[in-house]
Amino acid sequence: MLSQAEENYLKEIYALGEETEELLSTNSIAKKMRTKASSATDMLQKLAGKGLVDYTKYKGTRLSKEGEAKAMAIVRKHRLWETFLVAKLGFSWDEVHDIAEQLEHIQSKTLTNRLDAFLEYPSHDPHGHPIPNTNGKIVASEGIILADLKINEKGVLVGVKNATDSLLKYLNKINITIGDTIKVLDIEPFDDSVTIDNNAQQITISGNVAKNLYIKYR
Amino acid sequence: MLSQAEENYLKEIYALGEETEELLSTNSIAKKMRTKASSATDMLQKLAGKGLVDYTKYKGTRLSKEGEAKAMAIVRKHRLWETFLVAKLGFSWDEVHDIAEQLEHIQSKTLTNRLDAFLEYPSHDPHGHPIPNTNGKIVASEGIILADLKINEKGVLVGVKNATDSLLKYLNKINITIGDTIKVLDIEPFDDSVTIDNNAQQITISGNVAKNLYIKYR
DNA sequence: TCTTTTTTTTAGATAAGCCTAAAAATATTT
DNA sequence: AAATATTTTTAGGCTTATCTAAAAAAAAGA
Ligand SMILES: [Mn+2]
Ligand SMILES: [Mn+2]
Ligand SMILES: [Mn+2]
Ligand SMILES: [Mn+2]
Repeated sequence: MLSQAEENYLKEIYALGEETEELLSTNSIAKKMRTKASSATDMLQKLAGKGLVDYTKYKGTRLSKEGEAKAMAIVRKHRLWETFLVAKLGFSWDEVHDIAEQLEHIQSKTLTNRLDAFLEYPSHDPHGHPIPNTNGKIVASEGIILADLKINEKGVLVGVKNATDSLLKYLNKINITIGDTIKVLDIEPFDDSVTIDNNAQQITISGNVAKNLYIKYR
Repeated sequence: MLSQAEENYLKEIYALGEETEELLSTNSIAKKMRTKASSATDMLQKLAGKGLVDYTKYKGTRLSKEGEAKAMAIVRKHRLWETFLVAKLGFSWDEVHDIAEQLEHIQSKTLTNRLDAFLEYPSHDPHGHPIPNTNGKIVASEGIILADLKINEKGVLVGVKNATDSLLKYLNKINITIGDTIKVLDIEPFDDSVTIDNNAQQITISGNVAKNLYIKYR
């Protein structure tokens, strides 16, 4: 059985691995874990000893097959619990991450699967992130980003890329939520900012924000 | 913030304290925690340092006011989660303890209170144990024990005293569940065994079992 | 290429929570 | 009351996960 620390590392290594094909640097993992590089080295060597990561001294790290399976199981639990908190307990999407960070470590496959059933097998969590199935496979897609839409194209907001507190709070403030139908009115070439129409409200968002919004055409 | 180990100690010290007025021996605490007396001593000294127990070397231990408050908060979470698992996820009462043992450590007062609301403020967990309120107070009672009924008296089973795996499995086997109306048909003075009628079924249970069943007259 | 800087690893500490073995205190017998 | 047994505490070790400081390797710059 893995410790919470080991599980947290695996999950964040998985997240980093989603962003690049390259081997992950020890520094990038340490930064993600908000710890020191020496601590990360220790943990990577331990995980390598357990066959959960492929780690080569001074070269870099990636998840092994087995490590990825473990990571997906944790991601699955994290996203199911987030869904539970929002769908059943009335939390808002910017309040659930820290609690799910704890709940994702509860050990009981039966519990996870019954929770999944209780939630009626959701495909995405409240941030629009796909929920892996029992086998650790992600079947749903995350869609394309808003920044890729052209003027006059529209689609439905299905998720956010980096569900950081600040982004979620900002979206709350400007009244953008998952499910909203967003139409691109204008794109400013100078700074890639995007003016959109949402619920008959005209809003200009930065290119950075536009890159964080997943859209599904329709 | 308390560690899981500290929380587990507080909870079990509380449980032991329910059974006696006396100071608790280090040995009894060690046994309950399935650990060595030396480990218990370590922890008791730490908890004493934090003001959560009153501990006197070689004399014994009891919870302080503050320690009891912490313990009640954990008991509250444990019982609410057990209720959730049975009422919402379809677990049976003999399957939930180990999972609640983990869930009771989730840190979020908001979560606990919303779970309470979601479950519609249950007064008892699936084993018939009363659930403390937000202030750590137990309002509901546990009733009297079946062993105290006289011949021909009857009442409703509202809880079990020691919800051990073996007792719960045994009750499942002989078809006794919370809510059942039980009538005492005979009491054998030789060994205190009790013959009861439950759902038109006649069963003889040992005095030991009878002492573990909470009954509410009616 | 040879320095210099940056990254990564190693060495050595620390705190939590557990252990075993030994010592000290308390309780029980004779 | 003395001897013996039991309980409890202390001493010292181990593992996990973290840290700082120093050493080693790799990357960048002159
Ligand atoms: Mn976590
Ligand atoms: Mn999420
Ligand atoms: Mn526990
Ligand atoms: Mn219970």
